[in-house]
Amino acid sequence: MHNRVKLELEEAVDWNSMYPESEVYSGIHNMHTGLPNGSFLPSDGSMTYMNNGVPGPVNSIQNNIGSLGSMTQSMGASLPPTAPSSAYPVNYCHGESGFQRDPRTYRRNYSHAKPPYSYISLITMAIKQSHNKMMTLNEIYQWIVDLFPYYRQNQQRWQNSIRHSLSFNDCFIKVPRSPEKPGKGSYWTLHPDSGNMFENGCYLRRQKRFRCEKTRSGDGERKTSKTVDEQSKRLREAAYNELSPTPKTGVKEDSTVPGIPQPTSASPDGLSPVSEVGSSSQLLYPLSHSEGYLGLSAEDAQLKQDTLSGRHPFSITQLMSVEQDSSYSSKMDMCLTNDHLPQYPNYTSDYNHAVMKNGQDTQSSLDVNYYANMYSRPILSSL
DNA sequence: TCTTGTTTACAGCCAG
DNA sequence: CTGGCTGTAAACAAGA
Repeated sequence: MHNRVKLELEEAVDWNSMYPESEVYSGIHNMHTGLPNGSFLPSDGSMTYMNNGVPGPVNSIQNNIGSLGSMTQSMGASLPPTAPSSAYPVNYCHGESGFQRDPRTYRRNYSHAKPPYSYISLITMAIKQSHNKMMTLNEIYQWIVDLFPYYRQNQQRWQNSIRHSLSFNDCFIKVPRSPEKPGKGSYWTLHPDSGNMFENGCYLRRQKRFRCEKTRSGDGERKTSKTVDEQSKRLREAAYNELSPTPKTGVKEDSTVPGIPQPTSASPDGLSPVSEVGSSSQLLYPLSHSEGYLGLSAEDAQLKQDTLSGRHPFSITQLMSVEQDSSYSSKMDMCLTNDHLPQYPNYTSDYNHAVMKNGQDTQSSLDVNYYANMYSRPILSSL
């Protein structure tokens, strides 16, 4: 997967026919949905990703997160009316979902197109959105499956790739389970210094591969357990120590590990200022393609301005910064426990399900306090 | 037995 | 053209 949209559709797509000029992204927000006009969201709630190069789930992330508050303002959009909670979760994409499509607006369902994200991107997104900024392999699987129907098929194939990516890439760190939380598989988190992998806003392909120096040997590529450098070793030990009240033998309890930035924030809650998050533009599509995305005319200067400034609604900066809002989880909790749960029949996706499910799973499977802030600060601040 | 994790190999694509 | 990144397949080991 590279700086292009890799579409794996069953049939060729005439993109031109899919996007009337009137729907070409203008950078002007749709005031009803809070999404850009160009998001081409069908009004029937069918899956939308690929229509604009941005996965529907991410649109829904946008919606979902935006509905939580802080996104709203930046989007300059009103929120859809609250729908009854029975609308959740909505299987946004499957033909068998029972959705009654409006023939006037129905164009095509891209639910099973391959998302334009590399596995590394998916893993990164999954981990970043997780409550504790780390996930087990299975949770990553589940997050992906919940979000992208495409991955409900050929699971052996892509899951192997996921495992390969986790092991192969330095940006992912395996964190052993604590003795108090036995189970299968370790947790995976992001290397504290890996935050700029998707700098310049491309979640399709990293600008530069994150590499942990000294980790490489031989062909200079492989991350091998035999050649794990001291830093990585310490990283893991430190992570373990943060996870476990009983430090690993031989590891100093208060070890200040090189490579693991220590909290420096003077914030009352100990969290780093979120503002750092927005320091770089993180888009979900490549601006490097001057001709636009998917053949669309994306030369709109305003769009670029917005995206580069982090104001673009699809900007990862936006998406992540809101998630990282310290109030986010509490808002999510609120959403889970009252009728204010944002339900948008037209836009609800499995993301809602995924996030909440994940949140619930995470909260149930992890001691939130126990794992609190594990790596989150350095990761977030480096985004 | 199944899942998880590591490693090797190779092919395709893209940027420089 | 070359090197880097990514996706895929496969073999293998270890652990639950």
